[in-house]
Amino acid sequence: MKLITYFNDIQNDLLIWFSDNGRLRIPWKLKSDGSRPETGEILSPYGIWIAEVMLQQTQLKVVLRYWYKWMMTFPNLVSLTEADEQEVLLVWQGLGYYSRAKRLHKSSKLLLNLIGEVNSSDFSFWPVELDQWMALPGIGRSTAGSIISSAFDLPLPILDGNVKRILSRLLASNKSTQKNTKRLWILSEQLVPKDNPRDFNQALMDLGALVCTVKNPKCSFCPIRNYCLAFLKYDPIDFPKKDMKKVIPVQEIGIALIFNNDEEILIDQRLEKDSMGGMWEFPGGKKESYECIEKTIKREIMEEIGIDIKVGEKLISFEHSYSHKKLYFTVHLCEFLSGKPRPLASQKLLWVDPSRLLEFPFPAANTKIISTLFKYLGIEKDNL
DNA sequence: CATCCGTGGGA
DNA sequence: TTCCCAAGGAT
Repeated sequence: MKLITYFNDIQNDLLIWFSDNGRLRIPWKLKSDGSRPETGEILSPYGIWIAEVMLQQTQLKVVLRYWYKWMMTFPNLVSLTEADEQEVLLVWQGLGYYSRAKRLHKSSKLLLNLIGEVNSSDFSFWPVELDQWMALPGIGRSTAGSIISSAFDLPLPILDGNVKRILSRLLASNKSTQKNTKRLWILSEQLVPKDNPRDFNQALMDLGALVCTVKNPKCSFCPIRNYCLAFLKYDPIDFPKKDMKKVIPVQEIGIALIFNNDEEILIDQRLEKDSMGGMWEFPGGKKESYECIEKTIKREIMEEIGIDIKVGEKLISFEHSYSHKKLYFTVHLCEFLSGKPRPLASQKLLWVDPSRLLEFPFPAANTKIISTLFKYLGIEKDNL
């Protein structure tokens, strides 16, 4: 079967399916009055840019609430360039992959330089070239294509997880080689129509999210199943090839909530070069097999902060999984005894009143601790 | 080319 | 409960 002769049919069938079944109410794909844009009409590149970066490896449902919060805090490009990185991280807190937020912030200044402050509120002054967007940190070809096709309705291909899965199944191709990826890019490029690329790309992604799913694909509802080699001759489940799952290490972590005589608590800011760099945390570290967790906490605080503490009662223990490791946290309330705190393994240390903790960006494992601490101290906060 | 980077939804 | 993994990009 020659797929090449069916491009028009695939485009038409997918667009018809989209108008009946697609996700049509995505806020950044609507005009400011909430209505759907006409073909070729320009939408806010700012809102779309933010959304597309948030959507990297992150589900639409999760992104929605973060996007609203972001747009309330940084409603336009200029407001983002004027923000402090800590404010940006605070809005991003809980969304994960924090380098995305830092790169957005850096990119905002590059974009403003390119567009100019006076012109930045006029969408027609924003870049429309693939290379201009890909030059920004954190923007690859797929995100760039998504931004340009969404904002300007220009025919650029995308190749995110959804499209990769759909096209792999169309071709019944399950090789995860560079050459094969190149092939999928070419197919995506051949498929995207000149006249309605915004809806077409969205239709592809919606098909991937709603019908052509990783598990239990609903092929009987698929508008293009008759062009799909995997459906016709094989089992769609087998495409694309899945990565082998790897064993992830498990570690025990001891955490100290250190209070001084003013009832302030000690927090540290992670090194910029480390993961989650710039985020704040409660100090602590990995347990050695020969020691109990109280000894771990006392030792780590001496090593990383240079002070002696008294390890008191346990506040909470819980587990927290990252994609590459699984951690068991044990958190103890501690008292500052002696020494001068120094940031030996962090970029900054700070004594803060517990009621001010929410002013700092913390990764998710630490917000669990804050939430428990607030209950323990009787502090009411509903925005955790 | 393989690995790293976070989190929460959902099966 | 446990596990997979999502609108990827940088190194």
